[in-house]
Amino acid sequence: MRAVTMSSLSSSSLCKKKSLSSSSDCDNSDQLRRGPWTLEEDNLLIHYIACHGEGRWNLLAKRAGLRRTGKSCRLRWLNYLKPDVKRGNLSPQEQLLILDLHSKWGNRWSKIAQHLPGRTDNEIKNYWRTRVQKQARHLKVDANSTAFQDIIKRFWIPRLLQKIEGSTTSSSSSSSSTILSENPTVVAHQPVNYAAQNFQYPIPPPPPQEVPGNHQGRHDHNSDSENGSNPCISSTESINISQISQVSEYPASLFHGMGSFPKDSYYVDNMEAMSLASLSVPAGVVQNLGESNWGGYDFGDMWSMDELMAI
DNA sequence: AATACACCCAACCGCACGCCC
DNA sequence: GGGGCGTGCGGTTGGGTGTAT
Repeated sequence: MRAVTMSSLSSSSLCKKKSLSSSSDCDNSDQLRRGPWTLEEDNLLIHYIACHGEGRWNLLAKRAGLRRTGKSCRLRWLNYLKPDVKRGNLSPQEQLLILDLHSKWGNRWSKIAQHLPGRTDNEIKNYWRTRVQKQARHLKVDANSTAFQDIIKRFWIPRLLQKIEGSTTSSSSSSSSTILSENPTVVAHQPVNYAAQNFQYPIPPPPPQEVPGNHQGRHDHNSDSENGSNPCISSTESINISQISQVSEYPASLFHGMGSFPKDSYYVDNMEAMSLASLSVPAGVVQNLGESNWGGYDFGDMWSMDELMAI
């Protein structure tokens, strides 16, 4: 748990953050504490909330004996300590939902987070900034531009769909029945004709090499194993499917991460439709993306998105 | 092995809004 | 109306850590 790591920090390090602009913060023990939370503080907060509940954060901070602002307590609780906070990498389903909802609502992180149970607005915001915006920087486009939106829709989302499909086909036979029976929110769905829904994200060619389950270069100290979840399927298990189908244009069954997948019905194999001339992408990016075929684009770069996205 | 660089994300900030007195 | 308080949101920062040189 990261809190343990943080709590191992020396108290002096707690004073190093820029936010500790007032040097007296550390000189006067009566002043409010800032910086990383210690294990003791976490325990105080958890115990107090367990006994008295949330709310009235300033009062809570005082009564719990925490020398923290109410704001800080609230943030710590909501983003880290709350029992239903989900940790670990975002699943492809969750990433897909984020991309989709962000295209609808923009930087309304809390609103987006409402549709990803267990995920906080902070986490989603961080995901967007570190993964999505990074990819935009690589392509030298503005992450909020229509050009990048196009790239997301035509490259990134299909890649996610492919990942989801991969996980569903590999897990459907063995685990779907288990998951379905275990999760009341995952109900039986009628097969959906995705083509009829004008679902036309093309699936790009497969990456040159794939190392299943090891796309992340760095060690994830919030690994899924830590909370006992399967990185492929469980992160969205608790998502209310009907809710998702209301907010997302994607078929609800995608968010099961399992179940039978009408592979060819949603996949429109239409490379002509991918004519880059139809993209509202700047010339420089178009050059990157290639003019005549998928290979024209540096898919080495694009597939490195797997690492960026940790899918 | 040492150093530099890049990345991630917890925690901060300022601001806005709603409610109550 | 307006001041105070609590809460929520989006943007930003910087320490810790992984990776490259």
